[in-house]
Amino acid sequence: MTATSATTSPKETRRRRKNDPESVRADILAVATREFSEKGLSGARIDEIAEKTRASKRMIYYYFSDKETLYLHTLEAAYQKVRLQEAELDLDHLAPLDALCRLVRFTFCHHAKNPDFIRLVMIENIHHGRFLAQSELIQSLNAGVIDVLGDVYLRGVATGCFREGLDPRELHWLISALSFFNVSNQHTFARIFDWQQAAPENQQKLEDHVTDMVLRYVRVDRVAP
Amino acid sequence: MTATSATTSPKETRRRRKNDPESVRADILAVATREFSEKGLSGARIDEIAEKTRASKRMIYYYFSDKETLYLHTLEAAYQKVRLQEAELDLDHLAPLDALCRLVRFTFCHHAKNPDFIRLVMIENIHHGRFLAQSELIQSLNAGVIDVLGDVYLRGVATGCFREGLDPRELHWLISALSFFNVSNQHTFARIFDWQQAAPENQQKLEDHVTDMVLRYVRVDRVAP
DNA sequence: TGCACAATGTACGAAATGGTACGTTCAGTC
DNA sequence: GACTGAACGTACCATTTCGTACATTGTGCA
Repeated sequence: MTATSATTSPKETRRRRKNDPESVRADILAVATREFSEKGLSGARIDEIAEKTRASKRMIYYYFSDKETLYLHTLEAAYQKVRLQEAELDLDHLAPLDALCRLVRFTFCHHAKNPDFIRLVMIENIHHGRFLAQSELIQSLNAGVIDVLGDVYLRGVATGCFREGLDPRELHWLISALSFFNVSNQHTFARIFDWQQAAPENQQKLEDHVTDMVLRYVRVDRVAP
Repeated sequence: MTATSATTSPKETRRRRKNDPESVRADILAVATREFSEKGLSGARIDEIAEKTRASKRMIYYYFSDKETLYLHTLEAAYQKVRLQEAELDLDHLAPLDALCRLVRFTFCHHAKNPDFIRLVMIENIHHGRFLAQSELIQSLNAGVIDVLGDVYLRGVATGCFREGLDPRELHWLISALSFFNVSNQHTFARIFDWQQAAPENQQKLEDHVTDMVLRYVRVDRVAP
């Protein structure tokens, strides 16, 4: 991602340019991501983003028109990054049960490791998803997610280890809910119930429980004796 | 809650006062709840709250010192309201399985019917729960919630319908997660997956699935044939 | 009835904040 | 090397926004 640091790229070494628009843009976006995810759309300050950038406030408006557009780009970049990581997951060669298990654990861990993304989605929901609605990019990015899960599920039904009649979209909803909540509500939950939810051992426990829960929900009912 | 409407109370009818601090306070708090839950702490405007109140901005500062204190009171009032409704739930006379079922459905529906509360909790999490941490009131309010669930669970284990080894706190976490996510992420989820999640029939489906999921998680494993 | 204090209205101040005008420098092209 | 447009810096403006000073009215009580 930081390819414009003028070290190996022939194009870059030749040019030796002082102006580096790509990197300036990326830098602004990175700072904006931190600021927006930390303080929200209304809480984040353009001046503060400008300060933390190696560019100036002028540059923010030069590349991103206004605050809301910058926020939208931040949101899009975040979704893009997530879906890119998801794409690396290769479930086709795994048995359905293992595949589902892996998908759940991946989602759980991924969310836990990317609180910035989670917070941005929370913030976007506070805004009723009105920016997400403007972005065709995000809509298209997410199209495939359900298909992957749906494929695993259908294979599982075919092999007889998953019960029939479930909707992949609802299944994805369940997995998302548990993984998302783990990050989104960590602060209030931990404080109210005086529980070190973020501690590694508790995170491990939760990951196991979540995986267990999804599997128990999907697996075929075992016949009573 | 709206006891100061000067209709039946003898004290009120006698006095016929023009100054009505209690009701002004309550009015401010009600408006503030709407504004904060809609726009967040930084997004909400004191001037706008003042406009929508039948009192003036001066009164807001008179009763609530500053913006953050007003927000804190809003949060406390919201939690209080919720816990009050929860307290009405009487699970002791129900069989463990029925009790758990009812608890899950209640939580799910309650959250769905109180998006303002959910949004406030989301916002509070964006702020890392730092206001909730200041409030001894909220801490104390939530103490009993786990106990109720824990009681049902233990009864279920005793009767042999629930499996052993589960932590009531983690069980509560699961129920909360699913019920909370249903409201908190409705906008982004519905838009991304082009799903009318808020539609009554889908809400009913989700409620059933969530209940089903929790029960499947808690019930004893049925023996294989 | 008048006093003390709570409750309320009006107007204003100071700082923060989104956004812009205007000028300057850089880099590729003829 | 002059020209052009992209890339960038500085200073500034208009508005918003939290909060307050000050004056006024209502209310219970001696």
